[in-house]
Amino acid sequence: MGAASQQLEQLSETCSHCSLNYLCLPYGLSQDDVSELERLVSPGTPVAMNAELFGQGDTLTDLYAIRDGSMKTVVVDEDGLEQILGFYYPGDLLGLDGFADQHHHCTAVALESTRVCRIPVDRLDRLVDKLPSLRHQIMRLMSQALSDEERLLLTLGRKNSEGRISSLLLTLSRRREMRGLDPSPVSLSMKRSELANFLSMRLETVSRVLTRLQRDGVIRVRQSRVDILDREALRSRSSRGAWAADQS
Amino acid sequence: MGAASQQLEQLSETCSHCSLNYLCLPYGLSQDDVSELERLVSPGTPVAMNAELFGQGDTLTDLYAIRDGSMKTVVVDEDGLEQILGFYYPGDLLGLDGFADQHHHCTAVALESTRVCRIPVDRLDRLVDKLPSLRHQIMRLMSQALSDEERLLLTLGRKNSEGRISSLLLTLSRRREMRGLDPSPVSLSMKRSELANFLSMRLETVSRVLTRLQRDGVIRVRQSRVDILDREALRSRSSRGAWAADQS
DNA sequence: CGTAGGGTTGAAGAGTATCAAAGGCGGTGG
DNA sequence: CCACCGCCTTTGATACTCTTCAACCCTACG
Repeated sequence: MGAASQQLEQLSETCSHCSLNYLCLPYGLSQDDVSELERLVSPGTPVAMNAELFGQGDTLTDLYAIRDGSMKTVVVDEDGLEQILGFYYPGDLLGLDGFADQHHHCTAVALESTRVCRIPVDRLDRLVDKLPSLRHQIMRLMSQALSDEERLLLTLGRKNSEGRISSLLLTLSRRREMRGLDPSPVSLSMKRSELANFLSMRLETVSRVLTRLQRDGVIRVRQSRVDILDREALRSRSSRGAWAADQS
Repeated sequence: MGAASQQLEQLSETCSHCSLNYLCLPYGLSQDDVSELERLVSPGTPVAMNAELFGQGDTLTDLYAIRDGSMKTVVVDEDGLEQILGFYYPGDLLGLDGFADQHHHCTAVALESTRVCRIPVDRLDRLVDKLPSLRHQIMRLMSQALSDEERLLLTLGRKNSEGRISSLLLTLSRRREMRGLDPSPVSLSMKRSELANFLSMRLETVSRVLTRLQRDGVIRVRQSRVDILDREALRSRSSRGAWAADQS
């Protein structure tokens, strides 16, 4: 199964043949519509590690879909506080929060050497006029992003440190499966300090929790690679230690 | 100014004459387009206090715009954890997170006696096909919702209890201004326990912080009514006590 | 081989949660 | 109209998780 699922990450220069299209913009479109879509996509733009794809405040010109690699998005408020909003992997779409006022509300940075497909919004907008199925898919993806953030709010708000780390590992594992990869060796391509920022913890606490989970035989940590040894234990730790579902 | 701004909350049975239309779906539409829109809107459906407008998992049939009153949205995860996602006021649109899979991902409950405008999604969808400006506005509103949640993530993730309460009060005040009301007497129509849940605190902590802010002359609390006495102090407390914008 | 950045581990302290009890406020019924 | 009751809120004392500060370790890389 390992070899077979690796094959799924074979990429193509066209959306029609891209193995990730069912996660991405083309999902739900007819063959003809996908052909129209792929005419305006520039595939394979490279982004170097630590380079910005777009910055908070930049004018919205393109949406981006990740082909391979990984990225993070960060928002900085007026007090200089910095919060990582999410980590993104192949098939994920970036830039959707820019429709509000035609400006990006966060900064996107590559966690490793990454390639993205670039989709100009003005041409996309004209195509959306013609293709209701494309409009539906974009709204589905925005709605999806909303739901994902709601889930994150729940995790950060109601779980303790062990619950947060466990939830994150399970989520990353599940997302690997959705891309057709093996669920188990999760690659933490971000630094401990980035994990901590994302989960609203301190990096020392992240380290301690990972150590504890390893000591108890739930996971195995080897630098950035994390093997999930006992999925069930991880699941139970992701809910235990959570705060009571208190009174109305 | 109090009287004048009160007038702005005069409501009408039609979107064209509704004083909140610049916050709501009609924004950016031509007069003719608004007329088309208002033909499919049922204005003024009443929702009793504590009644559900829609429930998590329900099929998405309508979007809702609040006319007067207030609501909260709640999400419950598989472990029974409950998280309040937001509080909503006149002009706010509810149900946008249901486009992902045609089901609501949260439950909407009235905090007081509330009236909402009901907008059937199937008819809205057909109208969106005809009116690009309406599509733009819906995407703007979804994008806006995304940005709002990102801001909430930042507040919950990086601020201590005093910072969270202060931020919330300032936000509620700002939203009153956007609706043309006086910024100062903020009405906390939700219970302390709901505030606590929303801000990921315990209700005792909420109470202590409010007491402290009142003792220091920043606000005055009288049951559900909160006067903001020193806006600048509130602003500084909303950022002080926040965690460091730590290393990359 | 030596340095630097990231990661781990340890001890002390702050901020909240938790448990417990008392204090208002509104609603109901006598 | 007043008294009682229940729910929400406030206040206090204690416990615990996580942060903070500090030192050390490891791995990558010139």
